Amino acid sequence: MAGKKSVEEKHASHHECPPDQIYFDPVRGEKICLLTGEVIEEQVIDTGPDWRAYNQEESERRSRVGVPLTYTMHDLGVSAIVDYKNRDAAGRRLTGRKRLDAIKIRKWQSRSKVQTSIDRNLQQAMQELDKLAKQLGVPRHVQEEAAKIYHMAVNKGLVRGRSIESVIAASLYAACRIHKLPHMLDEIAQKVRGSRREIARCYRLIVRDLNLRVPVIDSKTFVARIAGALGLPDEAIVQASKFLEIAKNRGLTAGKDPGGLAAAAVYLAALMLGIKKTQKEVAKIAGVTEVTVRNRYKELAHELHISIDIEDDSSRKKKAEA
DNA sequence: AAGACGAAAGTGGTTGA
DNA sequence: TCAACAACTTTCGTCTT
Repeated sequence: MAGKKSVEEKHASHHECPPDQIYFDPVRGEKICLLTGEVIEEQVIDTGPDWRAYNQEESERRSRVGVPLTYTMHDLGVSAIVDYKNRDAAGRRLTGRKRLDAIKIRKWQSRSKVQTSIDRNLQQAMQELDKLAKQLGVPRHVQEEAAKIYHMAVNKGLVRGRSIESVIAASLYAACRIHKLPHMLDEIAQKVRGSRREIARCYRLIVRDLNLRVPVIDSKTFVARIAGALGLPDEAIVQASKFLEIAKNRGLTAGKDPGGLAAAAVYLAALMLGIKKTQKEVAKIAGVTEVTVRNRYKELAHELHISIDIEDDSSRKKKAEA
């Protein structure tokens, strides 16, 4: 169990630090003495080796530790780098006390950097993940999965050079895929600053480099969602799923956008149940275009010989009219 | 007037040299 | 890194209801 990273023993009886020499790092939640660089008070749990113990207790603790959302700048507190010239902003030489201060700050700076760059990253990432997961209404266990994926990515150094947000978004997307949640990449991309392209790139990278086994998303996953949004009866869901099952067995679905397939199946199912939904309507919900729905629908109808039914229907009408 | 249909050109991503 | 390629989108004209 990841206990509180115990403040080193020597600090247990640390000297009293003048209040104006205490620096509070809002990201890490630590109070640091500027004179010595020592951590005076630490409120951050250890996110190190035991991080993967995803039990109730830990997740609660982690969420309690959450830093206010306003602190979204990951480099808050260290972005001002103290260089080694011992000169102030105006270029004057620093003297006496100030020079000492600069040395102390530098010391703390370098120390904190090596010790906490990963922690810091994770802290912010988890925040980001929390926000995103809430927006999408992703269940807890999937969020945990995403966290796990992100951690692996960090450990493999995949985050370097990429934005945390993009990698988090990609992790969450991967987690959704693994748990068969019908969240589409575009949907996630909308909630995030990074471009869809960037997130997709991160996603591929993560899947490849972490050897994640992400099952090919089953178009049936989208059926219930689309049908629900259209207010169709359960019957339509059952019917559409059947269509997709057959289509899959005949190898019609390979390489096709599952969203488009699902949309076409739902459209077709609705049609057969005598419910008229426009292609445009279905397409919009599925996140594809009318044309794609049309193409998939045509293929489905043709290959499943449903065309016969529909042709019969329409030809009957024609005959009746004639 | 609106939906369905299809052709043709354009777009973004994957793959393989 | 570049070109070929497949899937999808956009756009637009035509037909049907």
